[in-house]
Amino acid sequence: MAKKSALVIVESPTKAKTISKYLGSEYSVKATVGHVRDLPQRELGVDVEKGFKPKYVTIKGKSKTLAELKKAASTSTDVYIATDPDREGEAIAWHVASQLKTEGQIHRVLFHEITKTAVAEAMSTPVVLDDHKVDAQQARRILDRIVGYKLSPLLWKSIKTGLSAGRVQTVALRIIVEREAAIRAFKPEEYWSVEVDLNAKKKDFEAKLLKVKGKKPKLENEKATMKVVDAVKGKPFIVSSVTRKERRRNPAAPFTTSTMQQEAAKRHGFASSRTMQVAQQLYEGIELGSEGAVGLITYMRTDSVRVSDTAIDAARDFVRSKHGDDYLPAKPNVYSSKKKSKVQDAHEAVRPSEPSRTPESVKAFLSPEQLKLYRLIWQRFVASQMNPAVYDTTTIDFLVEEDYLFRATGSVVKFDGYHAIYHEAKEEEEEATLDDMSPVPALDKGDEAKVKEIKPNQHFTDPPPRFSEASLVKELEGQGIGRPSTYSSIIKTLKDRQYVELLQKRFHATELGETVSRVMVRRFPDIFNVEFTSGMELELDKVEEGEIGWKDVLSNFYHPFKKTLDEIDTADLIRDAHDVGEIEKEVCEKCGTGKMTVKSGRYGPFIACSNYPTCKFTRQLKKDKQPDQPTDEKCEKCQSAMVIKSGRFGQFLACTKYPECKHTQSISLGVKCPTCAKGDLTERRTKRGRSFYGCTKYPDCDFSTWNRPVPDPCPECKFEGSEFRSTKAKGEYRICLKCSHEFTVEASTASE
DNA sequence: CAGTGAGCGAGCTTCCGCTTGACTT
Repeated sequence: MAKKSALVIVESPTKAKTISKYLGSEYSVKATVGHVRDLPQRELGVDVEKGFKPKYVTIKGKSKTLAELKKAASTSTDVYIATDPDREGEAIAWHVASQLKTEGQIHRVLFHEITKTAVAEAMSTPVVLDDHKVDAQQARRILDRIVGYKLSPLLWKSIKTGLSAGRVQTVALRIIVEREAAIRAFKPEEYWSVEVDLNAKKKDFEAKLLKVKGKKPKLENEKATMKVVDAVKGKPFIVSSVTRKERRRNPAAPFTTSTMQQEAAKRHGFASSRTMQVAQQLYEGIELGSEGAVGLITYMRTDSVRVSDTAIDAARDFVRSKHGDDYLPAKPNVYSSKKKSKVQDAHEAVRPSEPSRTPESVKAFLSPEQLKLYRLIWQRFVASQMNPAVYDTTTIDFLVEEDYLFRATGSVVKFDGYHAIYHEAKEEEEEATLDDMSPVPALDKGDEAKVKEIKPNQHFTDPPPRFSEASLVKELEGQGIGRPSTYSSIIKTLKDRQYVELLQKRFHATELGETVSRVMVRRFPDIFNVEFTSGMELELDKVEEGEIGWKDVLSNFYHPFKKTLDEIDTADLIRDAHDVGEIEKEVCEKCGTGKMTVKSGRYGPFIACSNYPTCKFTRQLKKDKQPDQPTDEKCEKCQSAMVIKSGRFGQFLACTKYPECKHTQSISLGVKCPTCAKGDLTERRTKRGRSFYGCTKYPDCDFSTWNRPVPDPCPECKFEGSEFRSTKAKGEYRICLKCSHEFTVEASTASE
């Protein structure tokens, strides 16, 4: 093997290939493939008594990679460690350097851009390892380890084994749980609006009531609204003022990981994980026939909107040649992240590696989903270097009867600008844009418009929407929680632990998720909130600046944390988690030494002594349940009285002579069974917890139908049980199980 | 998709953040 004189170490194998091409055969370029050393998985690995001394081990599966790096380094005169120029990259560099034995020199090199000139430039100006930055990473790593590994066991003892908590995942969970609570607490409020259909100069248009006596009107009910309608009915609508304005809409910045995930979800319904997978394929390279494998996009895990000058030039060339100078800004558009330091700015925005490579030109080589994502990335980037779209907007005000101000707004596209190739996708919740407005006729002050119809409209305020994957990622990113490389794994963790469920692509917190969130937030409110991470980041910045030491950050955090931890009584946690009424003792009352912890048995949770199998003491986990309710029903078998009990599947009727008589009966809903007409309907649950309606005469009559997650009541009789049907003639509709009224519900409300 | 009340059970779990293949059915 030819002896190479220099070794360059980067993180990504794909990047290694590219850089190898730039540097030529003089250099051997190898990848670490991420971190190589870390705290051990099986234990805490931090000696909190001895200045938080970490124990680092080679990551499972990485020994081969590390061995190769070591071998290559031993025969090199110079080693250039060019891991990413951010906090994690610096730490990787430090870990790698600590493992290498070389006769030569170790240099640190920072690539802020992967182009031939930028790489050459960086290689000629090596620096030394930034110990402060490494320290900041260690503080972050160790803090996360302590939080995760000290708190997860509290959940094992009080709720269920295998559960987890962490600085990031638990806050993400909390955000979802709190939205759930807000939706539950939401009371729709009625409000009214007044629109008027007008006609002037042979053109129909619409005006809205804007003000009454100079103030925004409060129309909370029909009566107040009709007062306004009556006041303006039959009165002339005369133009009181006309304002014409030019509005511009600037293109959005090129993609970051987060915005790319959001846009791919809105536009194509991609889950975050799918977007990342496809982006990885585009990044690693696509076979383009004779050209061979080509990486179509830059790195996909980034929080930066920065782009290289060469890419901007290429985009400008493209715009000039394909769309003309009208579409090209005089100077390149520059985007900057509103973010803090440049420390985390390791990668460029996600953009096409060659802007001249249009989606159409590579279409033949891409799978449908690769094409969809590439087109999105390409369009977003090229559009970001184009001129704004320009609209002419016209606002026409009508003052009716001196007190009532109606306004009509219209807009027309004057110049399409970047919209020639790209429109940002919209989510249902977002507001109307300029594009959605239709034009208004050219009127002047004093002109009159014909009133065609005055329309009072009733509305109800909507509850806050549940988070989608994309909107959760947006929220997390906005709060500085999690990183581009972890957004989709945060979602995966929450799903894997069964803290959340995705229904109709929206997050619903499960009961377990609510419990975990409640228990953790209650005991550690200072950690599991969105401010904790931003506070931590500020501290880490100080470490990087050399203002404070990493151990100070950890000890400031650890001492109050340890105090809270020590004061926690397992019995209290169990009470928090399970809503048990009676006081439970933490210490086993039989053996006196074991601690009582929650176990999951075949039939759900119970409390047991931790000294099992030496001590087999167990106790019931008594929920605050309904006491048995007496009824007038008589047992069909023994004529004894029946009572309502609450069991695993909800309430049921049971004979008071239990255990001599084991007869039970379902509670009827008071609605006749639609098929057999003898039995009544009763609500039941499958083993997996789904609710359905069945006949009380089962198994003689096996009528059954699903109960939808949140049923819409029948508009006639308000009964909540309805059956979903679908026929070619009528389409999809529901039929009320009580009064047989047929009705339809909006897809959006039916799914919630 | 059809039951309910008491009973009950050991394998060790977990964090965040960086990066991709390599286990075997």
